[in-house]
Amino acid sequence: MNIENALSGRTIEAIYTLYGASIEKINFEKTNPDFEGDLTLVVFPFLKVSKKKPEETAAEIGNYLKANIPEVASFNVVKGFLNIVISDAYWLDYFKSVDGKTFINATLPENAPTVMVEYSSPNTNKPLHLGHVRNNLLGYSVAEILKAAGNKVIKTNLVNDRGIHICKSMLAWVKWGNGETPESSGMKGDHLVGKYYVEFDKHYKKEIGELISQGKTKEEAEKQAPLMLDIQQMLRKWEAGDPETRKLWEMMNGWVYKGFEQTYKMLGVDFDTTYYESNTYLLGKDIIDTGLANGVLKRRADNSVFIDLTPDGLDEKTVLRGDGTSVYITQDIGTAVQRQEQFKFDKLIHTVGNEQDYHFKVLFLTLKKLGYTWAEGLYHLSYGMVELPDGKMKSREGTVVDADDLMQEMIDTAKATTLELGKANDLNEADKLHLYETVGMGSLKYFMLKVDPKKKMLFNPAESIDFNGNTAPFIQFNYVRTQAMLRKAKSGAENFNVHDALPENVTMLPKEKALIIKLYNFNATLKQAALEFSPALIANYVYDLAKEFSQYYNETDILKEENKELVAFRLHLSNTIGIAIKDAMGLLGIEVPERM
RNA sequence: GGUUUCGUAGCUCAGCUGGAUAGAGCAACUGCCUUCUAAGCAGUAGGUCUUGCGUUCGAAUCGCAACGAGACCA
Repeated sequence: MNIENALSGRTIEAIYTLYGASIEKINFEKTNPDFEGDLTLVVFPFLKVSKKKPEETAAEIGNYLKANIPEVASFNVVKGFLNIVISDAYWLDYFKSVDGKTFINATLPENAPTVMVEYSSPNTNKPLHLGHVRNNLLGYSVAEILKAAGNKVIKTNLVNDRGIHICKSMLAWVKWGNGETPESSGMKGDHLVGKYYVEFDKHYKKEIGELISQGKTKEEAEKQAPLMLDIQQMLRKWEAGDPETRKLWEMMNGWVYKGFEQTYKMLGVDFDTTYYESNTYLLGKDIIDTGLANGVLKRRADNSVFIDLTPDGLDEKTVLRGDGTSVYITQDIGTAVQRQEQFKFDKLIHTVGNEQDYHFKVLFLTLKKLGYTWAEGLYHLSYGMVELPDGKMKSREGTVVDADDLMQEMIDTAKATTLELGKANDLNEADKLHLYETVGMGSLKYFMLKVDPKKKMLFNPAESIDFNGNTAPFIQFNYVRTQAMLRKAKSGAENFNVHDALPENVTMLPKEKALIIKLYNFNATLKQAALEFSPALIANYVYDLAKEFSQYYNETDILKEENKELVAFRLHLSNTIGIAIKDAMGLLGIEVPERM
């Protein structure tokens, strides 16, 4: 009972009947608000077959549709545009079918595809920053959207817990830490470790400076600095399994994980499985052997192994070093294969910044060439960098917006604003705290998710994130309005219950019809968001819905309406809009409060 | 230098597979709280959609080129 399908089907029929031409596909679009109608057909493309003027052609098709589709109430023609008015009865019927129900189907279809969504992928040498925040929110939301769209989703995290950068923090802590721990310092574990990462860099730069002043080139100095030699030594010991090094590594990583756990909890993200690079970094080598054997991979004179992607417009890519050690892509090949064996995924989505576009292009193509047909299901969810007004963030130089600080700031601002507006005075302390968190974190999440993931975004820390206009608090506020009315109607003279039957015959206001059409679009939007991996579509949708509701709320009496049937209808409508808002915000990982 | 993404109001962004007079929010200015919660609503002002050429009945949208910004590779 999808109206668009009925319309396009009948239009194809109409063109065949009227003009004897067969057309494959026809799209109706939303009618421009300045004109009367719900859906519009642009008839210019059919003039060739109708051999008539646009107005005439549109009128003929319009007449045919009106005669053959009962839901078409009327139509009008403006130039080459055929505007169709769908009957109120159709929209009311639709509303009846969704009234009071959730818009998200929790039960998966039998044959639901398995989709792995990898996101977050932190390094254990420093705390999370603004860039990670975008990654986490995006990955989590895309996972929720895919789930709601009927996929079996496995959220996964690949923790980069080993390597030279981890050794930097470790060495610095040994040298200058004096046994400092999260407990002794009162610092969050990941921040403490990050402090030593920065500390290392400071001393390392000093050493380089000294060597350069002794006449070395910058490159020589970077390689020969004693600290560099020390961490390389440490990495070799780690790889050899030296017990003392491993113990130190485990202890410091343990601090970091505790810190991350808190950050993830505050962000509201979670994972079904977590991989650690320390377990996976040796994977992939056996696959290289097979690739060599069947000729997909080739060996160079220096013994390194590569794949020739020049026919595909890419380069020759080294997949194993001459000394037999892995490069990044070696283990990526290995983990992809391992995950396919483990989960038999249909799709694997890597949420990684667009700086790695080339890497993933190479990786996916390499896997395909190696003969893995499932590699078709690999996808790089590439998102733009978060930039500050004065350029990119650099952790080593300390020009980063820290995730924990940012979240706290948002919550503090939410608190200040709430108090300033004199809201929430009737809440108890615990509820107040929860509200500040809901509003503050909601603002942050919405701010990051409403922009197209592909685009880079600008974040200005000096101008804190707004709470007015196109923001989460605005949307949350409108949800709260629906709930406030329902509470009042329940306890008041209306004695209204959302489970009461919907009145049979009501006359809708134009705004009410518009709102029902918005609700009708929920599913199409969800589908599109899943197809494009774009939470931004959901964000824009829910803002539009909330805005439309806000206008409706202001210009229409709901509880004060005298006609009791209309009151009931409007409360049903408000309730269902509330559900849609809550569902959509849930897809973004944003909570809605009951009062604010 | 090569590859790639992008360029829409002062600022941050929508504008989906080409369609009617390019839309929101912020900032500015005007009104509206004794009324279902004003984190709101209504309104004013703000545009050569970077530029040029092309395809088309029709281009912010597609193609080519130039200019500008970012990322990756060397």
